[in-house]
Amino acid sequence: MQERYEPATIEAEAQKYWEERGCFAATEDRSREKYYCLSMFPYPSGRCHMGHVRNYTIGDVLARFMRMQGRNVLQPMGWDAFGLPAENAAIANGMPPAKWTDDNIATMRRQLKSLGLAIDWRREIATCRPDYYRWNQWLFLRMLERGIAYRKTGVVNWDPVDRTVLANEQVIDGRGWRTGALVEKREIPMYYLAITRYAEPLLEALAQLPGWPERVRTMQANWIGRSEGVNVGFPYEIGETRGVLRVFTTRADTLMGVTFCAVAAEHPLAALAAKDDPALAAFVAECQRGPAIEAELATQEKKGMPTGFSVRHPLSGEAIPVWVGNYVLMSYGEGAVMGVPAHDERDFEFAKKYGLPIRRVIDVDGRPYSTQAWESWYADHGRCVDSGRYDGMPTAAAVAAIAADLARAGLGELRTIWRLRDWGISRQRYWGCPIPIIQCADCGPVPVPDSDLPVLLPEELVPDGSGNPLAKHEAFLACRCPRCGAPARRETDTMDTFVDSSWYFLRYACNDTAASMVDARVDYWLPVDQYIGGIEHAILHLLYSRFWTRVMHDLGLVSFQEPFTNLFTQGMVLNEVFYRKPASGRIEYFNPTDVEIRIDPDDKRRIATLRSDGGEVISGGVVTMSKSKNNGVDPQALVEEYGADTARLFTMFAAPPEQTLEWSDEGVQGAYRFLKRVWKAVYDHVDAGPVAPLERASLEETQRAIRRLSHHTLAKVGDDIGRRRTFNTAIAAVMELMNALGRFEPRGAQDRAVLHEGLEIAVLCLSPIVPHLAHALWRELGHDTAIVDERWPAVDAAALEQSTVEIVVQVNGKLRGRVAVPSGADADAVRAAALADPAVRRFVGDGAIRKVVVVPGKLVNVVV
RNA sequence: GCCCCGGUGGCGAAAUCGGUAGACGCAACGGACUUAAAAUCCGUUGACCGCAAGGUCGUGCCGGUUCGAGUCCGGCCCGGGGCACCA
Repeated sequence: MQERYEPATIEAEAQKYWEERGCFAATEDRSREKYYCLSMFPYPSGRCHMGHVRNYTIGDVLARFMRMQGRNVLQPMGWDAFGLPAENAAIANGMPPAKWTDDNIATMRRQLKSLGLAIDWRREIATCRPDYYRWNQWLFLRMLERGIAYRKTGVVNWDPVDRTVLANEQVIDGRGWRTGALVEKREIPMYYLAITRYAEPLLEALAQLPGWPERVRTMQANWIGRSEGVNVGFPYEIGETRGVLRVFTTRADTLMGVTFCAVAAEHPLAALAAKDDPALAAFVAECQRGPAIEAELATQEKKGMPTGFSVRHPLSGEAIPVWVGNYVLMSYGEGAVMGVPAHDERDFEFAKKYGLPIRRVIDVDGRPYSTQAWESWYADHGRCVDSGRYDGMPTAAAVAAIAADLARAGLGELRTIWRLRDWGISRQRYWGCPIPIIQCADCGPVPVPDSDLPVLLPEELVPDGSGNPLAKHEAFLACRCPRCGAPARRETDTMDTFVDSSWYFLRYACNDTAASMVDARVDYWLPVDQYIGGIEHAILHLLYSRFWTRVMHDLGLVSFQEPFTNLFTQGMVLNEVFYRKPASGRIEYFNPTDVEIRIDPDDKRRIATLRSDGGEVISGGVVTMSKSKNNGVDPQALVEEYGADTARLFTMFAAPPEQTLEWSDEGVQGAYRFLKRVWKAVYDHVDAGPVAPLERASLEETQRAIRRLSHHTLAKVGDDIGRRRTFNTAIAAVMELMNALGRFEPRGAQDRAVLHEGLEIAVLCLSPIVPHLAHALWRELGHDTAIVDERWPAVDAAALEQSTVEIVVQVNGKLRGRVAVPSGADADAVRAAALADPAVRRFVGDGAIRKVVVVPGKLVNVVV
């Protein structure tokens, strides 16, 4: 056996072994229990980053572990290959997005392969290939037939200089990223998918997903946002026009406290009022220019302006002024709200600002109410006061009574509304899946017939930033109307890339079929047994995938409704970000590897300087690794210097996988050192010659102690990987075992036998995490078989047995002593032993013992 | 602003069901080996008091429940993720 640990050699050998034997080729086998282990596929951005390493190592550890449990494991990989960065790269270097994407896929495939992942590469897919995206188009047409896909207008960011639609990411402080022009909002026709039709089942089914993290289910439930409330009508007569202003409220019990109504800038009443009021028209225009992003909308200053119109209170008949408010969302509810300043914080703020009356109508436990300043309990539930016949009613009763009265007057009814909005999938971009529609002057938008699919995306175009190049590409545009045969134009919008990622996990099961979107193999492999990906996908991607799967289920294409049985959300990988901001011009970011940190001896201040010029740079804190912040760490350098096993071990050990991982260069060294120690331990053991069979029945106590620890570690690692998914503690346990084996100096044959067993257990435990090292060491330990085909060993329960256990003794909850008692001793014996302990007696003193709490096998607490 | 998550030594973290706070690792310091360095190995390391035995304090802050709270409850502060066209 080679004395030195040389990762480059053993990793190449192990990977060659797996590759030549097709170890990870997965085939359908009804006689075996399948395990579909899926990591979110990467966007081929150029090179792998540490987030990928973390994601795919977690998946690989589970895939390899489940394989050792005897499961028929499928672990596939593919590319989320359409998207904006490819177009940005094209603008920057004049290369077609297809070429850039293909190059990136080749690079990243090579990088992923160097990590030694147990992937069935025969099943690889890329969403930019026609044999994949044609099925996006095909299913879109099925949705169109059923009205699940439909056309309506939507709002986009418009750069007036480049005459192009911008993504939210391309809007910086309200200006276009390239031109700096003030971005405008524009209404254009788009295609939507009616995910709201599935709001209820998507919400209800969350309860049937026990394998999902609670926090993700909570986030999705909040996102879908079911609200039970009352739709209230405020009738009005404005000039000749008679109508009813409709608002939705979950707090109909506060209806008697309404002192104003507010409508969104896009609301018809706002438009009507603005017609004859230039100041209001200007305000409406200002609101419409304002931010399109909810986060910005919610943090902007709340502003309003009166329309001059009044509506009638549906119960009291009182005149209620109508305002336009920049905080009212047209997309939620009715695009109008009733203002109850006394019991809604936002309305309170608005009323204070504009001098509107505040009328208190809810009493909470008789607490004194003041209109001076808002208190959070003002919004609590209570009983109606100053509300006429509703006085004294608690919330539920008041809501029911008011809803009934409104219904009688024809001005309201109980209603359920959802926060969830339909999914707009049209993108005015080139590098995406073409929407299979033809625009005919006479027939309007006409679906492309199935026989003409796929609508191929031309791959040689180079966008220049001035809009979608498809719109200037005659060969793509020119076509005939499938309905009337007249010359027509092809739709140039492409689909949101979330469409691509909403069903890719199905295609892995049958990526070789050209005849259909999916086939029967899907029902063997799916649903995914374990899905692993970043927490940043907790809502959108996962909800869209759940929706898409349900649509496919309802079309009879798949037999299941939920695609992912178990979900694991890994934390983000963070790193410090360094930058300089020149007096004029764009912020420049510097990679942390180019920055040196030292501590100023005088004021203990951290000083960061750029290695290249010695000048100071500013630290922007610790944030997600990203290209735009230039704070990524290149895993390839790590693999080249230390090997894939060190990279894998470090990312699994440095933090629990669900939490954020803060990058540090130190610690990689530690991981490497540990692997060298494991290698050395096996080397020393093998070097000492052959090993006699273990004689379990006649071992000495020191030998039994080693066996106890070995099997305890085996049990713990199995539990940590298989149930808890805490790979960091599994590794720590193996480290402890290795430390103990290292201290153990074998003197006789049985010492060596016990050590041999311990080393085998350590190598088996590590094999899902550092498979190359384990592959090599397993052979050195005398096996002809490959460790990748080994089963996870059973724990020897007899080895775990212990004659005595240590019991901790507390006095008044403070640790005061320890006593050893026979394992299995009853409570009275433990209590007696604890009270007899000298240290305990000293602390108990002469005081009377009030109580003794005995926790069997653990602890005694004496209360005096 | 809203929704979700987190905060424990110099640092990453552990404590799985309310029961020994700091396992494991990094860094630092001391020592061994070496002509020297690297590598490796051994030891020390939460704070404070004490010669020591030992004691007191300590899990972001304030309060509560409990024999016992890092863990449960209420209120706050700070950090991260998401907010629908980044993926």
